[in-house]
Amino acid sequence: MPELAEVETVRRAVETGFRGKRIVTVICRQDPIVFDELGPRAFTGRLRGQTLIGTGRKGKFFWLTFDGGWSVLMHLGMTGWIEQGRFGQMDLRFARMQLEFEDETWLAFTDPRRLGRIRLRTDPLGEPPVSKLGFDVYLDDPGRDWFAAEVQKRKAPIKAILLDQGFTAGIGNWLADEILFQARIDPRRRGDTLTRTEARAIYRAMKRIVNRAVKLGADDTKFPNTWLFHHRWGKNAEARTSTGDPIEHCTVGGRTTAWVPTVQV
DNA sequence: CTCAGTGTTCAGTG
DNA sequence: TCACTGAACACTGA
Repeated sequence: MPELAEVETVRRAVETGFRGKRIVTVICRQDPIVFDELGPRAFTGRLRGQTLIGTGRKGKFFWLTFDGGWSVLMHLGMTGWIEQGRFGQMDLRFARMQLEFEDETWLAFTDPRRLGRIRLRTDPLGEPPVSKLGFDVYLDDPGRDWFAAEVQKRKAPIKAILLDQGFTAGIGNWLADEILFQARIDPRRRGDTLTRTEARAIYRAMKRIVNRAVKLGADDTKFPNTWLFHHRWGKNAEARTSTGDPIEHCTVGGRTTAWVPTVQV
């Protein structure tokens, strides 16, 4: 479930597990979609022998920076993930790229559905696509009043606004639903119908939920039982929250949306 | 066999 | 030009 908190957790795992290590082998699947027009060969040539000196993230993008000046920029799409292990123990079925390090450990980008992307950049934060992202609520604090004013300028449903990566980078489908549930706002409400108080409540819920999810290492089994998260999946008509309120499903902003009519107005 | 799905992009519309 | 919507992309697993 790679949204902001999951991606941050993956980035940290790579940072602690691989920083300072040198790549000995780069293995890339021939795949012009996951890679770009440069193709996998560009990666192999530029990364072999390089040492990982740092990592970064904004929204759902994260990157690994090497001492030769190149960064590998990744987006996990819907089903992408990072796996790590030691030589001799790997299931390669969905691996698109594997980096093998001199201490006989490896790191792999896996993605069954191929909606993930891997790119090479020299300045990942300053170049598209990352430069086009809006604020990241874990890294930036533009302020609740600025947030409220921006929301009130827009006519789209508030859920679609939260999913707009050019506005709130890193918010995905489950986070958007959780934020609106906890802020008690109907996901279909247009931005320009929200009061300043309501918009501020959304901002507060967004910060609280993202901070908590990151602190828990995005381990959803540790999310509080009061969160909608645990009860929202499967679109079944019997679904209820921890307080017994019925959960409805509809489509907002082109995405399946779970919400609670007795709580959200 | 059919279809939903935690992602982004882009063509089309008003 | 801007804001917004919905289809396309691609594939697995229920």
